[in-house]
Amino acid sequence: MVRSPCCTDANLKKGPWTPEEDEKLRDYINRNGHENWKQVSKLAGLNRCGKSCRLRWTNYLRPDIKRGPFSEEEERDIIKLHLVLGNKWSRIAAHLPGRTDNEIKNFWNTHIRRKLHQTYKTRTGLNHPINLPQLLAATHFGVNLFSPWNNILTLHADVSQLAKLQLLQNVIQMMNTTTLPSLEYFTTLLGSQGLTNGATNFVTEKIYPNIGIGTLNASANPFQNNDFQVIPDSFQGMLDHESLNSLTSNSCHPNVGSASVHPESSVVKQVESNSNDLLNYSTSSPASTVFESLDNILDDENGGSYWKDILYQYEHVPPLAWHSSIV
DNA sequence: AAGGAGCTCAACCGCACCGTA
DNA sequence: GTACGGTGCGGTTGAGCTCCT
Repeated sequence: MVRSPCCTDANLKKGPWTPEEDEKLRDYINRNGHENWKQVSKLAGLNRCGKSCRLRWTNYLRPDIKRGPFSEEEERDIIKLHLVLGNKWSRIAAHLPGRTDNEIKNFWNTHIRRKLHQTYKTRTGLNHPINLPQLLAATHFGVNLFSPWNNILTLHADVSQLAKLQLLQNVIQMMNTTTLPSLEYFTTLLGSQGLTNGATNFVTEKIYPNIGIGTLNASANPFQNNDFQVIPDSFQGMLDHESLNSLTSNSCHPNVGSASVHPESSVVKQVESNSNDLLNYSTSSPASTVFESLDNILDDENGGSYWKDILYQYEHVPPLAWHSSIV
């Protein structure tokens, strides 16, 4: 279905809001609320589209917005939440009272991302682009989840912790997304990681048929964001032995090959259930609760065995060696 | 002091989802 | 079942600001 754009009227004003417009909008909403943004715009006497009014209110005029720089505690919370939720800014914002999704997104892109890259560069001397999980491994996960900027010299100390979080995040992302990556995208990406001969066949015959059953029934695309180009790792637990062997035999990726769990197995169901639990926590709880639940999941007897199977290879591959084989 | 480069962040765009007629 | 409007969300843009040479 093709949707018409919401604001087609060329006469509607765009661009920065004036103090007078702010006052009109604030007054109207304080008196009447905002059930219908189109009506708000009209009845408040604003020559703006409803969408613009909603954005101005939620990101700027709302009385409970906390302005000013982010505290160190907020920064740590954002980093931790981003590891679990990915670029789900509105859900991250739900854990930070007074902060908007837009504000957090900007803060991440301007401050945190650059800080991570700078730290990585200082440690490794490398200056080329790197994907985020590797960046985190090289900068703060080698240390302590709750002190990201301290003691960065202990680089390899907690790689398994990173791997756990990364894998969990991939599962969550798969379950949250509904857009299937294009075949071309998939093939190119696999090719870039060493899958040259037979990459297309592998994708069409093995991966696509596996999307749509078991854990991946929502369709999977954790890979649109270039930060998360770890396809084999993300899928290995979801593939049967035959598919996994096919991937292993065609790939130079060192982390592929030791773990194999059928998508319909009880272990995968357990992981699915655990991930749903985490999602539920994520939508309504403070950051501390989210991370407490994450710890519980990773320590869980049943789900834990799944992670242990898959984590074995992470724990035996130093992050920088892994990095150099992909980039 | 000037001006170019880099950075910030408010605002926009386009897509997806959901409820309703 | 389908079309459509409203809303929410993530990604992107660009004006204005700051810093650097």
